[in-house]
Amino acid sequence: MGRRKIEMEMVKDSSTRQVTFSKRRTGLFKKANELAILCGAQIAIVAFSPGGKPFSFGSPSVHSVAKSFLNQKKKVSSSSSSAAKLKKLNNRLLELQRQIKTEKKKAQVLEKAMKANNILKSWISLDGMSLDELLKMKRAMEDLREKVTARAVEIEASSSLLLLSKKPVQKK
Amino acid sequence: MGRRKIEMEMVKDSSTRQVTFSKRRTGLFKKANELAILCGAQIAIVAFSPGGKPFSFGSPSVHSVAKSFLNQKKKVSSSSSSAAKLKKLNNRLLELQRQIKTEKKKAQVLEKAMKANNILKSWISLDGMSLDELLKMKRAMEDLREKVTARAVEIEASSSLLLLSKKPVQKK
DNA sequence: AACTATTTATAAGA
DNA sequence: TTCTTATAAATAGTT
Repeated sequence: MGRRKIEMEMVKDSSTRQVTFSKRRTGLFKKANELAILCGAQIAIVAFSPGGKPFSFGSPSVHSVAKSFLNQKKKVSSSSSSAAKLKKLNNRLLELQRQIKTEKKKAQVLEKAMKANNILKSWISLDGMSLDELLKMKRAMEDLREKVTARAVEIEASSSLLLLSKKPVQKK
Repeated sequence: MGRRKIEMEMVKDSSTRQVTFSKRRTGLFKKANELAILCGAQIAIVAFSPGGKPFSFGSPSVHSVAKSFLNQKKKVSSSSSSAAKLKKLNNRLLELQRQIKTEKKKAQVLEKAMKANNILKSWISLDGMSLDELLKMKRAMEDLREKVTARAVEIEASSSLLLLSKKPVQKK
């Protein structure tokens, strides 16, 4: 669908292949999204790039679709009980987070976010992050947590950032 | 892509919706097949029609791709058993609840800081964080990033931004 | 990351 | 459902 028709065979040039994968993956996910919206269908896609990096699309989520699919295939799942518990616990976790959020709203916005330079930098460029990068980030944040715990100033900074995330940008 | 452009919303007429699903599912699977061939990629798709019927595409197979995906997930998850993970998560949640109660009673400034810290902890220190949870976190943080970015101007106004200005904010 | 010349996908219609 | 066709959309090669 471009300047030329291409043969249906593996693109030889590695670099071109990567570009093709990237473009077509985007197109595929877009098509999947449209199908989900237009038809109210549940769709999940998992794809590994030629380099082995995982990409996924899910509507409403890969997990939920996979679950439906597995239920279709076999009625009995040894992990369904565990899965249910996990879901329940996860819901509770989210609920707790909401509680914390609510509590936070009572607090005044602190104006010292700028000191959280490291936090900002790591939070500001999260697009297109791979799982490996997520893991790195997790470790980085664990380190960060220790520092935040140890230092009041940084705690304030993170607090401010978190508040920032909860308050819509205000127009003046 | 036909006689007329259509709105991106659920097709109202049930019959038309079924036809659309059928046509677009064919197209989606074809695209997936091309992507797999052109780029040597592994791809799996599972889709449920509006009527709830399951369709799948896999290259080389849904099963093999799912396996790869779960292996990725395994890397991300802790190596402990499901039961152990559940216990750990549960303990974590109970602990969070206790912390929330405690924090509520503390002085205002300390309270603010500690609650922010709790949120951080809940995000980053769950040993058995699942892939879904990581992805949720990623989304949450992407959202956060947008908001933080949106207030970049305000932040810039502050002298404390000197640190940030040393390195330009990454776009992606 | 953009830009187009082409190829493909597909919405309606039969 | 299947085929046809006018048009919208995707994308291969290019810059």
